[in-house]
Amino acid sequence: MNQIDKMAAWSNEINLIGEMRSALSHLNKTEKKIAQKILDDPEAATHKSIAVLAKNSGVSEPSINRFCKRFNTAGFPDFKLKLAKAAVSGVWETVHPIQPEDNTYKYTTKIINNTIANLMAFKQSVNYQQIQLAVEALICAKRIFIFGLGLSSATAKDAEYKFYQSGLFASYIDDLKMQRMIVSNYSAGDLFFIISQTGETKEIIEVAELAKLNNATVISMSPSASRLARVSTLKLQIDETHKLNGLSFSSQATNRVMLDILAVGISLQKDSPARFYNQDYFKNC
Amino acid sequence: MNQIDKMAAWSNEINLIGEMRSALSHLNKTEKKIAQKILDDPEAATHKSIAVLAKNSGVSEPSINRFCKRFNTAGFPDFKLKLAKAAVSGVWETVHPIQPEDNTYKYTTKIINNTIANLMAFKQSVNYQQIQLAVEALICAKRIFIFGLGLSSATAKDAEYKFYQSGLFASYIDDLKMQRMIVSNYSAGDLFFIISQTGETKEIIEVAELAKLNNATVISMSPSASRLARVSTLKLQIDETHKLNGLSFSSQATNRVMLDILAVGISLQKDSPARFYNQDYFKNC
DNA sequence: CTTGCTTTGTAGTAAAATTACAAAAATTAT
DNA sequence: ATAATTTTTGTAATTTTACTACAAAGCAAG
Repeated sequence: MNQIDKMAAWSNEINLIGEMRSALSHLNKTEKKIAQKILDDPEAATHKSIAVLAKNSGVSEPSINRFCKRFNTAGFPDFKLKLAKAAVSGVWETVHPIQPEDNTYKYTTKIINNTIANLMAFKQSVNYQQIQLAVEALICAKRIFIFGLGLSSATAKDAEYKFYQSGLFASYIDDLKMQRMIVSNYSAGDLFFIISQTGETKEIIEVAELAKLNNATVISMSPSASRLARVSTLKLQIDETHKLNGLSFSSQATNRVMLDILAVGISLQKDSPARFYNQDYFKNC
Repeated sequence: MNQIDKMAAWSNEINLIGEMRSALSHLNKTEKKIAQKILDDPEAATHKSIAVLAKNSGVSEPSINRFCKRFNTAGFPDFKLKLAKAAVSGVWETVHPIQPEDNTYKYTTKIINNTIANLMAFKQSVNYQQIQLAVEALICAKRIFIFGLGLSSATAKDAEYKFYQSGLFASYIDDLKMQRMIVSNYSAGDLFFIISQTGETKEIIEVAELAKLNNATVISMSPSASRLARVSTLKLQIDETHKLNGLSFSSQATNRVMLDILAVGISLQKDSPARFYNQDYFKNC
């Protein structure tokens, strides 16, 4: 088993382009010529015949065919198919961060692709049980307070509006002093919905801990590995798998999707008496 | 073929399955047999040869070929390619609206897929020139006011924060009276950045028209065909191509991506003197 | 420099897709 | 109802495309 075969061993259906990129340094002269040509414009490569691609990259047709098989595909047509799949997700674009010399087209495409890539990753990692529990908790809560600071303040405002639309009253508070005050004056049935991009902001973690001390239900919308998530009753994970440099925060878009999900969940279940999962959280119902 | 043209060539590639589904009722006997077989398992169809698929669906090979061409593809191989892309994107799921009996998994998946579908459509419809112009206008503006009502109020707040991060001062105003007042007190160099989901809210259109009367620069973030877009100086189109029923608004996520794009554009170009497109808009620079 | 191994290309073969055309079915007019 | 016309579908031939067997070239070790 040679190096390339080893590479191909951790083959992944939707990221053939990424695989080719990382294998690039281990390839020999001929293979490199082929890989380079394909990577130059993967989308274009999917429309070429084996003859054309061979001519373009200055190698013979069987070399192309062998190249395809090294990447764990049945042959050239199968390779093109997988290439097309990888190209449509646009994941490879995210490999390269935004450059100062990028034109409007380039950085725009990178940002959109990055967001799509993150949403696709989000789709894979969603914890449906936590969503279900969160929806039930929100419906059961007597009062809902939404906390967010900085960038998450706008998300909190958004949450307030969406919850309201699906029939729940909630108040968003983006002032830290006010947040502390409200948490201190906890009364049974209160629910704290805390949003944080990083989940590591000291102040917001303190607020969450204070709420937990009072035995309040704390729902967090933050990265799964964050300290905030760890201290929360229910965790709605928003991980930014593909990070772009600069000012683009794909998790913002993911946040909105999560809010949509909750809003739909609430309105679907608000008037239905069915409760599915662990009932213990909701003694206050 | 330049980069932008290449983008345009993506059209329809990601929703071939949805197209087939909706065309189903208009197809004749033979075509229906083919469509049905493919829709039964689109992923499997991408691995079949024209001969196999013909046999499976009980029609002749040329019928398959003709079928492919009816769906605006070059032929069978091209059709399979586009089918693979559609299958991997999962976009076709969005054809079915959310049902009251949907469980957490189902409605969650639908919402995420719908958002991805909209972002993909967005990618195809982006007007790079308008973005470029908007970035330049924002950089040049003396004062920036961001207007939004209702759901867009949170987006406006978000915009304020992001513009601030990339080095511009802006104020978001979500109170209609205040908006009217500010527009009335227009002074040279003012820029109004107006956000609306529908682009049809009477009040916000009036504000935009008032601003235009004063010869102010009005940038709108709204559906391309909306009245608000029509009265604006620059139009940042946010169209919700795939609409889901219920409380899910994918355009919210798209809105955030657009704000990210602007933020990145601003920070890339703020300190560079280069100005590319039509200069006429920015006499006030 | 020769032997043995790996890599690459040539030429031929097999398969797949497309085209041209003819047969069949459906539609329309008489 | 039936002949004429149009549309749809299939057969057979052609063209294109991909693959395989094998030979030549390149390379490394003795």
